[in-house]
Amino acid sequence: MENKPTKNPRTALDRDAWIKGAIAILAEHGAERLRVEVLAKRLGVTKGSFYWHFKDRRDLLDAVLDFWKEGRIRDIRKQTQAQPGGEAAALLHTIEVYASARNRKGIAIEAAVRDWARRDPQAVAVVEEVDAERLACSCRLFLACGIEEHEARARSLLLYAYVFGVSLMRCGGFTSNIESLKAWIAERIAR
Amino acid sequence: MENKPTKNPRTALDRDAWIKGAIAILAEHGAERLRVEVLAKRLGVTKGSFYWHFKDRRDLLDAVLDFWKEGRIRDIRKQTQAQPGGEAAALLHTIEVYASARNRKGIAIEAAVRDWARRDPQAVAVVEEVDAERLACSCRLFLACGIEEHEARARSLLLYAYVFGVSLMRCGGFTSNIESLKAWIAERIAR
DNA sequence: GCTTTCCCATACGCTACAGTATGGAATGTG
DNA sequence: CACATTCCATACTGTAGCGTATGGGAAAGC
Repeated sequence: MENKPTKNPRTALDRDAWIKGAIAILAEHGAERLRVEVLAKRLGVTKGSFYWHFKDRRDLLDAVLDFWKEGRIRDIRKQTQAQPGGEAAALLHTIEVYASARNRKGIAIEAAVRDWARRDPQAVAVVEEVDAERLACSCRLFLACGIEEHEARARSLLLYAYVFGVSLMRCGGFTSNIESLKAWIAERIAR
Repeated sequence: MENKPTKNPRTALDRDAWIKGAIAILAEHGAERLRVEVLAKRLGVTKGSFYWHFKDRRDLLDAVLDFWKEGRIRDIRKQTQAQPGGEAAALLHTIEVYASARNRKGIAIEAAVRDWARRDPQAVAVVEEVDAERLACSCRLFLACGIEEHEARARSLLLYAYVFGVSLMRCGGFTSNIESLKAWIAERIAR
């Protein structure tokens, strides 16, 4: 009966370990199927442990949302920082990073949180904060490129909407080389 | 105890009524929380009825997917049909229709199915078929406008990805008049 | 009128989970 | 060493939901 899914048989779990495990399940199965007993089993403990670290399931969900929000805001600020004169390149870089098929887990989490936000007010608030920050960051780059306010806002919205749209699509059979299409699109959005 | 959620106290339900009720729940709560007992209660019957019309829950889910697929393919063909010379207008019309905030339920269903497809192979297949048809329809319009093959494909992808992206976003606080931004974007994509 | 078929209700067993209550082992602290 | 604190296991209650078994009423066919 010495069944231990985790590597270290006896390391005290902290709140962070639970949150990270929760995000893994979130990415795989969505918020709806993020259950404390399942998570506990994956971490190699029972839910007796869970209810020591968290008040209830909702407490975990809120912690997950907060963790995700902080990470996303940190990331978009890092990705969009540019030297003076390098703003156009930074824009293409941002599109590249966010629209690429790599970082599959990040996209899965993003999609799960966004679907989650269709029913949960807390998730809505978090998604709105992240969206606002991302739009502001990319808008700042467009403005630095000399594009006037209204167009900069429109391009930001287009950039952001496009990036999330492709991440949700199943366009496998559409074309042989999708990368050249994405390159064309990135140019269309950024220039 | 004469509690009847439905209007007609005794009309025999057929498979279609169950499917439409299921889609309503799908739009509100997602595929994960589409449960036969809940659906039965909403239709004013018990699950004894359900298991007469359907083999099991999976049978209903497959029927829902098929129903949705047929409707979406019919819709995109209708929206993208154009008189010779009217293809550019048809493109703007398509963007208008699919990116608008109206038809909230349609967007909710779309989002639910797309999230569903992240875990269910059957849903993946259906989404891929619908995506392929939509891309083909809009691509046809771009080609009719005299745009060459590669660019037409790229614009189709951009159009489609953008339209779904905005439907997922929470950009309430981003700008005062989002409609003028969307108009600019539509021009950018179509022309 | 009797039987068959259609459509649904009732009742049951079973699994998955949320949350609580309580005990217990390990570790630090006086 | 005595004791408190930390972290987790076990056991329990209660609910939601799937699928099945079975019966029953209404309408249609004969």
